[in-house]
Amino acid sequence: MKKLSHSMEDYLESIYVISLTNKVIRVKEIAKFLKVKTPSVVDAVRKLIAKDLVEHEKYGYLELTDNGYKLAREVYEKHKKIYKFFSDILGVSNEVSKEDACNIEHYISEEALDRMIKFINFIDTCPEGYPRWLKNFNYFAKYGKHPASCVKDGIKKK
Amino acid sequence: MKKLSHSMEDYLESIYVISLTNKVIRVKEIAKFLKVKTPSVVDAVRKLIAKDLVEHEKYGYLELTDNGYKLAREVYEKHKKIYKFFSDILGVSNEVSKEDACNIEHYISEEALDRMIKFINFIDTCPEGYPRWLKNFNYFAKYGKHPASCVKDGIKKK
DNA sequence: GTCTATAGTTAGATGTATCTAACAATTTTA
DNA sequence: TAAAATTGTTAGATACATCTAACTATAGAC
Repeated sequence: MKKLSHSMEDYLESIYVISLTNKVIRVKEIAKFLKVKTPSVVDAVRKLIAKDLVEHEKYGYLELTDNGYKLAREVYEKHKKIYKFFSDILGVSNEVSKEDACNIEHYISEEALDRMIKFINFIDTCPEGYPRWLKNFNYFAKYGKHPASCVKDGIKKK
Repeated sequence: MKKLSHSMEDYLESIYVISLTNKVIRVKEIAKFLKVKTPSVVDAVRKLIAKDLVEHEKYGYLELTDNGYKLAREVYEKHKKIYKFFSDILGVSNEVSKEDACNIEHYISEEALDRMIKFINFIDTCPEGYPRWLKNFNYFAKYGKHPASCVKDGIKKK
């Protein structure tokens, strides 16, 4: 199947995300979520239906097809990983991490995403717990210099 | 002044980048650089001229105005930082880092970019040189597990 | 100096994403 | 159950970015 446009990815993803908290999904909800007007949603939904990713009873509720669900989840997983990387590793605020993830999810390569995921896993499975170097980075980001302990510990090998 | 579209940012940036290696800049060069046809470039240049970012002698060479130069450099600096982060920190291949930087430069927030820059500086000014943990990450990314030394060194404090 | 190749331009079409305004269906409510 | 409120739909407009095809200007070769 032909690849979805970034905009269509957004619509599809939003349906999935809304379904996590709402029993039913309406055009209005999508419009609100994406901050667009309802005719834009209607257009988009028509295209998603044509690709067999969404079902829609006229004037009624929307549902993802199996394909749609699968694709939407993929996009959303990407979103969550980027969010986590920005927020937990880089220390970007939650609000901005979310915005950036929303945008970047459509553009980032598989390779870079894979490295971000590995980075997250690297941290999460670190034998020493929350790694000291990451604490040091936060210190560095805040004060513009390495903490005193960093030098000592880092060089200690010799 | 109204913000440039992503596309216009690309055109502007490409003029700057081309100027780094070419004495003069022609429509044809921009088209080649951005992989578009010349009429697209002509359209774009017209818009950049309207914003006083570019000058163009009919059928002749292009030049950035002072404003255009300043803006183009900003975009390109962003590009370089993202490239460096992806390449040097995440270990993404040069080719893909470049592509991703090209796309992401238009979307990333100031905040996230700032944290990436700080991260790069954190590494570059690390008192122990290339940090051990980053070596460890590369090991982890390659073999899917932390190196044996990581545990020992990490926990050593107790 | 004319011819020819190259480069730049214009005009017009296509595709995508959005909007407003008008209209239609459905649901709520009195 | 009829009126009112809400929601969804359609039609038509705008903006942006791109393209092809046809045309024009400039520069270099002869």
